[in-house]
Amino acid sequence: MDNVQFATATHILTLLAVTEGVVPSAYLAGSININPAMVRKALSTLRTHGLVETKEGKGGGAILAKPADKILLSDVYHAVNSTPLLGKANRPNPDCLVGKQINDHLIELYTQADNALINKLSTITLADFVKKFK
Amino acid sequence: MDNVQFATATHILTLLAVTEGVVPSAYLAGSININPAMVRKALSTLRTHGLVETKEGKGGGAILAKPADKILLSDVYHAVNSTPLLGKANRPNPDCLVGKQINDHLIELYTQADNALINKLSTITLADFVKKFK
DNA sequence: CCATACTGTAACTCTATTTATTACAGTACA
DNA sequence: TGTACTGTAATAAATAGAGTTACAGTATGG
Repeated sequence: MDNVQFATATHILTLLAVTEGVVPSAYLAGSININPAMVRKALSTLRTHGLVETKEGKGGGAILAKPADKILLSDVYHAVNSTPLLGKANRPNPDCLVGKQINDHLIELYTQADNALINKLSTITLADFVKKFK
Repeated sequence: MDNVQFATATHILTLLAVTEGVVPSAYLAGSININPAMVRKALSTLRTHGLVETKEGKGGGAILAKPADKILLSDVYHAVNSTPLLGKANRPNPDCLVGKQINDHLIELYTQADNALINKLSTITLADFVKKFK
């Protein structure tokens, strides 16, 4: 992953946490300074992971699916990210003793490293994050 | 970051750890299955971080700058990576209360998450990693 | 002192990924 | 029924990363 989706998702959730009622994508897009269609793509991901609910039609928009203190930042991470951050590998030479084994060992390592990061994110709730805004 | 540099660097260091003497970039490139010029770019980075030494001219190549049990995987990470993995952000609207503050809060969060990952990597030496190869 | 075998690095191209944009059908409300 | 939304597909633009080529510079050995 080398994308802005975690930032976008966190921004959306923060706005939803501090705003009453249902919020349209155009409003969220204005704060994040991106296109409303991008916001709706992000909301689609967050919805499938149970973090927001959306409502179609006039007066529609998004709202948190549960209280901000029940949403962990690791939930946000999992919503936008399915592979370890340190996840890229080469296609090494299978005729080399090291080359033929290294990807298995790297995957194991990447998983350990990713879990350390996820564990840290799981100690912070959206509510904790939102508290920083004054 | 979304690149293969950590994998390349770790592969190079593993090969150097299991090989006697100075190893030319063409040999390393053969195991990793990449271009020798890419290997030399990677070696250049590792050299400036004190992890390898290189020798020019005929019979030249690379060698570990210190024993494998003195090289931490976090050293490798630092060599190839200067910004947090979760590091990307938008350019939010400065006229919005959330938008104008969020990047500062995200940077703080990214740093914490990155440190958790680095701490994990700092518990593993190159020697530990190399032991997995049979 | 010259042929050889390397490194170091710049310039460039190619490719993959991510982001942005546009468009429009579908839906809900008043 | 008009209006204000969502959902999503298609596509374009931008960016970053990887790969390639080229060649000057350097060390070694005969």
